[in-house]
Amino acid sequence: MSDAAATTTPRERYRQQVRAEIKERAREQIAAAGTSALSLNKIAKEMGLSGAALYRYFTGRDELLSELVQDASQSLVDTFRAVAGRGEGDLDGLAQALRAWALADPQRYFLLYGPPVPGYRGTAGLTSTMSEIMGLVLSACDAVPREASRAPVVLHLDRSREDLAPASALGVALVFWTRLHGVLSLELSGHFLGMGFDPALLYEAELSGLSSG
Amino acid sequence: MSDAAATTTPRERYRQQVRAEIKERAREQIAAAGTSALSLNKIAKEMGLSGAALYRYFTGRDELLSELVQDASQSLVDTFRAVAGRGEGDLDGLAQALRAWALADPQRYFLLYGPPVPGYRGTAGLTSTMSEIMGLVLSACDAVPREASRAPVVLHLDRSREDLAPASALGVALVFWTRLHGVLSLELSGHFLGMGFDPALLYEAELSGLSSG
DNA sequence: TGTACATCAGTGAACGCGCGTTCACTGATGTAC
DNA sequence: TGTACATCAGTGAACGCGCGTTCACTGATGTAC
Repeated sequence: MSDAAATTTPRERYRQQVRAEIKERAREQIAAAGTSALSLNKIAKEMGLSGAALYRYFTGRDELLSELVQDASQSLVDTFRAVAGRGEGDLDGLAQALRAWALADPQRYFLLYGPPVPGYRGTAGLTSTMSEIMGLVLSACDAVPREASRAPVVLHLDRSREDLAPASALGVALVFWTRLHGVLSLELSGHFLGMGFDPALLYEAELSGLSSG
Repeated sequence: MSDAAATTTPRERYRQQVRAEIKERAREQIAAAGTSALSLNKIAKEMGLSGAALYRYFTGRDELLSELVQDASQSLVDTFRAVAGRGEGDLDGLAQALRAWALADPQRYFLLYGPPVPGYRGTAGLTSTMSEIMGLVLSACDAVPREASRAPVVLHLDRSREDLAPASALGVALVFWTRLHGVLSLELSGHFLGMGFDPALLYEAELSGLSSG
């Protein structure tokens, strides 16, 4: 029962607990039937509360959804950081972590990398957390032997972007992203079902093709 | 005004026209705000009809949605066939056609290759049209020089599937599919916005890497 | 330790809305003689 | 060509439901003296 922060009043602690449970139920609903299945009233009913009670914790459905998106990206960045902290922050390590993270909750993955969420406006220009994720991938790309990689460095990135990272690393990062997303998103959507092969092997193959050939 | 079939009674013609208009409006709604925005009552209102009138044409929302999905896959297979008929049915030709088709109506693309549609049950085991699309890609893959291609043939496909196509061609087809989908779906979802590069170039690069690199 | 007050979680009813779907019915269009 | 009947598109009202959200209120918990 080791307390987190001594400054935290019990009421505040309770408040955070309830907020957390609401988000947890919301995650479950989305995981089960997609973003459009997220219903404040259903969450309230599950928790034995009236629907109105939730407005003590969130200004509305939009804020709840926003937080879920933010939590998702935070979760991924935490995962990546943990991997990097273990000294496995190369492309292979990140890729394996990404796949495990995605499989653990497919809808959470689509929250970040899927088609735009119906009513939701994505803070326009997207969060710093998202670019931090990209940053971790980018630094892993630096380690990749440039010429050995067959990733198209050809990309003609805008000059304005060239200060952010060497164009070659950016190219590798993009290909890392798109190829893995290609396999992962189709797998998560169930489009490989009944095709008689193991998506993990395809994922591996794409991954090894990135740095070696 | 050249009539299609002489056997068609005027009433039947009218019926087909209205059915077509309903589907057209449905497509517009989905294109504008995603599958969950599809509303029979809104369509009826747009057409100056009562909501109940639509049940003369479709048994319900599900049937309408099913037809839209089927139409989408038919549209893609038609596009691919047209390309093949022009003698451009190689991987490059198909890829360009696919991208154009997807950009013309992103939601239609996601209807086929996106995350599963909320309420919709996909005829389980999916349509012959979908596998016909795969078939066209597969035959294009036969033309790819096997050893020159760096696509992972390694895939260890189930033995049971090896009668359908040579394992090498199947491997190439899979990689064709997943890589292009990776770029395309992220582009269509707007995840490249503000990143300062042209998705078309990335698409091209991935494509050329398929058969040559 | 006890009392007076403020804070705040949660209630329950209501609002307005839109949804898919049904049903009995009207009225126009087509068909048979 | 004209009349009798069947077909079928479309209406309008209703059903039941669930949604997000607001509002005035109750009752328990915390704080100040």
